[in-house]
Amino acid sequence: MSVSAVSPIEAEQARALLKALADPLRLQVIEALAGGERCVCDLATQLELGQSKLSFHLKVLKLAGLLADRQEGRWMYYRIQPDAIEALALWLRELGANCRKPASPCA
Amino acid sequence: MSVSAVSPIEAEQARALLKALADPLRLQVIEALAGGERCVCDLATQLELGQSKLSFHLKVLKLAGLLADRQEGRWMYYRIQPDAIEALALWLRELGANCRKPASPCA
DNA sequence: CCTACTGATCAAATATAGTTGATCAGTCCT
DNA sequence: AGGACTGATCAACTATATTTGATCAGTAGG
Repeated sequence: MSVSAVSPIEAEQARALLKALADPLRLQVIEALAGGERCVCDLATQLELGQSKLSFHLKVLKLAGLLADRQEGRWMYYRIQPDAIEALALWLRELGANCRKPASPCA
Repeated sequence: MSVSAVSPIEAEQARALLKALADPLRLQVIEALAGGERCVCDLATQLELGQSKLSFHLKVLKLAGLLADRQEGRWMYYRIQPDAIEALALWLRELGANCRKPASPCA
């Protein structure tokens, strides 16, 4: 079985993902979801967050493409989109790959 | 030869790196430095940035541990610290690794 | 149909981050 | 020493993001 191919992303897309992840609450949400899908009320309880606050941050993460959701009756379940995170990790690796070239002296 | 071992980081450290990278100007700086070390005046010219603005963002990146600097006469050279980026990429990969577990129904 | 419940949305208030122009410290050259 | 140059720092201003509390829409059950 081959390694799953994640499509490469642009700097702008990478920045959007970075920005979405760079908030403490959102990172907590992501960490909570790293163990698997969860419903909103479950997240709210675990993270001790107000409802509208959580909803706001879930929206930001979803818009960035980091989360997917699914409705079941009255409940909303959120899960990580692993491809987005994979793609970002890949993009970062490439950044670090070629940076060891010394500067040409400035003047 | 073995793959170089980068020491693992905590969520809080990851968040600091994400936050530092999540700004458009700073990401431009990082991209410019991804090709190798550069002096500040060089960066300012290429990115068409005011001096104090660039200096501010370089400081943020340096404080986060993403850049190292070196003085040579009047000039200041900055370079990426590839380990920081590696460590972040690694941390992200782990986030995405275990997230496919379905939710236990909420109620 | 009415009520309880989950979660999204909105506007106002607050908090945080970035920009700007000025000033300062260090280096180099004459 | 004096002047020109690079880049850091500071305070005031501006812009952006987050929080809060209220309201709204959809679903389920009596």
